[in-house]
Parts: sequence; C-alpha cells; structure tokens
Amino acid sequence: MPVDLELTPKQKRANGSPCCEPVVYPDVQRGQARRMAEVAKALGDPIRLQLVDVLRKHAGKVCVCELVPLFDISQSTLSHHLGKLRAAGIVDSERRGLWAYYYVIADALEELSAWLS
Amino acid sequence: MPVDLELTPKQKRANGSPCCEPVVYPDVQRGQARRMAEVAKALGDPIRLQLVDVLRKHAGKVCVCELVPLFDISQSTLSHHLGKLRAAGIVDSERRGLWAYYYVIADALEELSAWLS
DNA sequence: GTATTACATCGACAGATGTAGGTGTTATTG
DNA sequence: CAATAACACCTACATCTGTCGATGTAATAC
Repeated sequence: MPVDLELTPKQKRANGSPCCEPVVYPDVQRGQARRMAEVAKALGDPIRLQLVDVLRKHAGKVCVCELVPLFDISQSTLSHHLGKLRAAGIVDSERRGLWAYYYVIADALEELSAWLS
Repeated sequence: MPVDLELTPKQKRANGSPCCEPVVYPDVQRGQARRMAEVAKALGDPIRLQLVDVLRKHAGKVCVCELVPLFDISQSTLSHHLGKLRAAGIVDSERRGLWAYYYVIADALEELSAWLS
C-alpha cells in the first residue's frame, strides 16, 4: 500500500555532515516500549497465544489438566509456557490441592491493545 | 483479580482414567494463531516496537538514515531489525537511489489488534 | 574514472528459547 | 501407612536471537 509522500530526493551528505536531520518523533516512551514488547514477546509463540485465547474465552480459572490435552506437547513444556506467561504478567495461577488453576490478569493486555488500535 | 467460578473440586483420577474432560474450547484456528504469534514475536523487541511506532506515526515512508540516529545500536543491527519486521509482513521498503524508505503495511497489525481487543 | 555514502548481508559470538525426560514436592486415595 | 496423581522445576540440547564489525553493492559526487 505505497503511500506516496513528499520524499525529498535528499543529497549525499558531504563527508562528515549529518545525513538527515531526524524529522521523526523520537518514540513511545522507552519504558512503555519495553513493557509492551515484553507482553508481545510472551504472545509470540503459537502455543502461548492459544493458551491466552483459551483462558480469556473461558473467563475464569482453568485447570492445567484441561490444558494439557489441548496441545501436542509434553506437560513440562506446557508448564514452561505457563511460567513464561506468568513472568510477563499476563496470567496468574492459584493452587487448589493437587490442581493449579490459571487465569488471565485483567488489563494485562490493555496497554499493548490500545497501542495497536 | 481472582474471578471466582465454580471450580469443581475434582477428584484424583483413578489410575488410568482421563483426568479431566476438557471443558474448554480447543482454540483459535491453528493457522490464525501462528500468524498472530509471528506478528507478536516481531513486536517482541523494544527497538522493533519503537520502529513500528515511529513508522506508523509518520504515516508515510521514512528513510533509514532518519531511523539510525534514534536508537543506540549500530546500523547493521538496525537493518537486521527492519529485516525481521519485513519478514513478518509488518513493514515493507522501497529503494530510491542510495536511500531506503520504510513504511508500515496497512492492515498488517489488524488481526492481532482485533484479537487483543 | 575514483572516492565516498547508504544500506544490506555475512561471519562470529554470547545469551535466550522451545523442547523433552527426569526428579521433587505436595496432596489425595485406599 | 504406601501408592500415585498433578504440577513445577532442573538438566540437557539443538536452534534461534540480538549484537557488532567487516565486507559487499549500488548510486552519487567530484
């Protein structure tokens, strides 16, 4: 979708002069970028993304033992993925006897979601 | 934000029987999850996320020579990041003489954005 | 023509990631 | 009590990632 704009032809800079003055806004705040990138990175695996999808759609707490059969990976790998999601602040869990129930932390995805919109 | 639901106490399964019937929807389509995870992964680095932010806000084509001074990384590393964003289908570029102009592909973030909302 | 600039690509390297199997902890069943 | 189920954690390992410096390529300036 080539949006054509001005595109000043520019000249090769003359041996030591700065190439182009940055016409461009520095950024989203650096800390904000770091937080959002951390969340995006945690979602950057198909299994983790589907895990979040299931947990969100269920809108409650889901037992790990229900999650295991949904994916073609070992229990330890699933546990590893859940740990990553927890480390990123996207989900949390609660122990009840032998079982662990995971749920999505409300608003965890909000900053990234708002930026993407 | 502990959302308390039913949480049937569950019983330890009796030696060979399936633990829990999955009460939980299988997934987002597997292919959709793969595509969205690929985009999320590409956004999962602070520099790439800020690059996309700058390109989106500028709403046109931005010369690489304007991007380089914005970040504290080498030119080759920046080029690597731009390559990753292009491989993920988030940005594309156009050559004009010595210069390369990058821009965000419209709708590239839409699927992920919609899922997150 | 030569020199130089803008950018991509290559090679290397330390560190992270996804995966599985094995082990350990805790709680439930009998 | 002993046996075992659910789950987290450790170890190992192949692969990927972010980073840089060096090199390559194409176009501009002189």
